[in-house]
Amino acid sequence: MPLRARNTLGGAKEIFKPLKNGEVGMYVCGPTVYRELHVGNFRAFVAFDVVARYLRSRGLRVTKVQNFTDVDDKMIRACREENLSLADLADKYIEVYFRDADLLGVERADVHPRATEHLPEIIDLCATLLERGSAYRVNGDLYFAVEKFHSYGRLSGQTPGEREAGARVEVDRRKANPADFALWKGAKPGEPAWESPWGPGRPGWHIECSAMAMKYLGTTLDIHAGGADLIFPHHENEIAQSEASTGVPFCRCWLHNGHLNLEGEKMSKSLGNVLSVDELTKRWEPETIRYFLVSAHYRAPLNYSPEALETAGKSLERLRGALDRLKDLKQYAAGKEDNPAPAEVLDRATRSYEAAMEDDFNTPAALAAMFDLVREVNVRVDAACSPQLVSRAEGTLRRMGGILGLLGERDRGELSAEFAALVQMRESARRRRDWAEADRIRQELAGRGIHLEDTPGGVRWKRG
RNA sequence: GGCGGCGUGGCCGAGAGGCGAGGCAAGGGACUGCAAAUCCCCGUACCCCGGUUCGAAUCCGGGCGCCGCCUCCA
Repeated sequence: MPLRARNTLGGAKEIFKPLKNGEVGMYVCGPTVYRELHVGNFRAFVAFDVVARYLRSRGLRVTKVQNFTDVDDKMIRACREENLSLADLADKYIEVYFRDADLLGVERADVHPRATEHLPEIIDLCATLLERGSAYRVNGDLYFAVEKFHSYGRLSGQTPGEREAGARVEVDRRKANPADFALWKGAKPGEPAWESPWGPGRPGWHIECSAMAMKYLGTTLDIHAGGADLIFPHHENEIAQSEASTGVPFCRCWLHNGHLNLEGEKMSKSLGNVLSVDELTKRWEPETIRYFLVSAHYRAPLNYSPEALETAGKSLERLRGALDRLKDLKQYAAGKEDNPAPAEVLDRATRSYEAAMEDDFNTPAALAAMFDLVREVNVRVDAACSPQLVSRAEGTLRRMGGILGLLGERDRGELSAEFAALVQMRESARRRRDWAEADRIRQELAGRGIHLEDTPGGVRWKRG
């Protein structure tokens, strides 16, 4: 079955086929590292982490690049406020980024390039644009001439002429056209600067992504992803710069995620309505947060609320419960006969999971497939099936969870000898019908984080 | 003003012309010493108004409401 993805460029769901057979070059717009990120930022990183994991699970070799923007106005301002050098500030918040990314199970990209480490590439790109007449100089600044790029606006539907009507920004008089944007900004006193053929300065915002993406992934990317707020002007400008310099399509498939809202409004640093991963993990498990993030389709808006996180935690527990049960079942399954029905259930669940993911990475539908499997597992939990089948079920559930970055951590582990002995004591108490003693032991274990469930198939336990 | 998106049962959230995804909650039942878990049953939902169609939540037209982008932004 073909994988289909909604391409922002054109707006249609298209069959996804990488340029080179079996290999995918993927670029994700990373954060500006001038402060701690918020969960809204991480929605994007989690969403595209799922995309990369899924692509890999289909056997594609994915090269994922995610940058760190480590020089811009906000960085410079934050340096002054924190009294840190640009590099130290970046180091500090890159570390914070990785701390949170690790908590949420966002895998490392293959390359995490930094803008300040790619000045030669950026300057080269600027020079090419200048040579080709796509850019012009104004004193120490370099601007991209939008009217020279005929398909400008194809991604966002924003064309330079249309924008003027409602322009709220004061037009920089030095630009030839109000829609032109800076490729290079001449140094101002006290600002970090690098040497260039046009004098000291620093790169404009958009140019770094073009330069780094093309350096690591070639002139045509398979996937370029980021938040919906980046469509215009950032990604529009990236296309213009890159294609004006190479003459070939910059990217075949553009993926954009919807925003995380707080009380109906986009969570954003400038609005100040942000929640950090750090704050959230004081109240919820990281995996619960991740579950919440993948419980809606990546392109749809998603509203944060404590209730939503609460629900996510319970739903995740249901998934985990089934997995634990399967593990217990392995002990009882030895020597049992195979039953064809459950095998079919596994195949059916796998098929609907795949179908969901192939349809534009539909994670909520994929979760539904997992819950369908979970119900079947729970129904059959004490029925006859072979150990092989039980293992297969466990593997299937784990694989499904793994692609979403779920069901990984919090392995229940083994019951310590001490606890196992207590469980045995309670079992004999129950056989004596000494309920008081049985309940006492159960309470004691609960106090120490071990919860028991009496079932027809025997005692089960879980941590919690 | 321009561009884009959204409006589904108590809540969340898929679907996109024809047997009412899935999760959470509520109710009923089974199981059970208790607890927990689990299972079964239980909902005639698609913002409004027109239209197309044998049939529309899904397509078309017109409204209303909300959000995003057009300025830094995942």
